Amino acid sequence: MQEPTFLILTALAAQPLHGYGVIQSVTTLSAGDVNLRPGTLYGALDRLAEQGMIEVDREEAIEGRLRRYYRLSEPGAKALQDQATRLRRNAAAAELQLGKRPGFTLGVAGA
Amino acid sequence: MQEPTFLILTALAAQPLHGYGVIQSVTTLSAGDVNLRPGTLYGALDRLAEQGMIEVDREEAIEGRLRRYYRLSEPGAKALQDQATRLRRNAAAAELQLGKRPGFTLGVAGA
DNA sequence: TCACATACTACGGTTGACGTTATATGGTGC
DNA sequence: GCACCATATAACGTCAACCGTAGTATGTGA
Repeated sequence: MQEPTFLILTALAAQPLHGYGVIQSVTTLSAGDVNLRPGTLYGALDRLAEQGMIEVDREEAIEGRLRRYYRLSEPGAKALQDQATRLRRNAAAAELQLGKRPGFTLGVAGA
Repeated sequence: MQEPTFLILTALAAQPLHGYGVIQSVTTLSAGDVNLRPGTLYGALDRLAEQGMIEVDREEAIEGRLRRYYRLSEPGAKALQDQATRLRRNAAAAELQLGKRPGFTLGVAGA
């Protein structure tokens, strides 16, 4: 699972959102680092729905504009939790290995 | 950066390794979850070298078999550290959002 | 009326990982 | 001597996923 997909699931974890809401939520969650494009978002949404990770919560027609709300499914919540654990483990492994590095400085002291 | 690439950089952080050594190290680091195939490994190694993330440390000819050792470069170490931080942040965000989830259980208690 | 924000759809391109197969050598078993 | 396995790298082709761009549609503000 890649970062955009992970953040889309994260955005949907707290409450159902429509596509545009997901884009805004992901921007906030990632502190502005990740700006989803429509191509990325709707492609991922279709894929995740097909995989059963998310479900259509409801559709609202507002002034001719369709708003489709998605919600995280149980399998999706499980997958997100698993992936978060995996990310944590990988981050910890990398930092541990970097600490063993010969000439390790991390921009401090001796540099 | 995807998981295989991240783990390859992690494997090379502590000490220089040759291709086969990277495969074994990544298997260990990921607790057996990630088993690199030759196609993934050498493709990634070539790409990372081209990007300046890793460098050829030395080449040893052992009984006609070439062993090419790679080492993490300074930019590679920086990128790995940055990515580890990012992974941590994303994992934390996901867990925070999951905690806000209506009907949240995480396999405990009320379930 | 023009620009902008909201909201979704559609299309094409590129990256990167994946699986498989091929190459080469040395050791082990028969 | 030959098959098989482990080590070690290379070279294919394929596919998933992300990315950018453009297009459609409506309401609001200058």
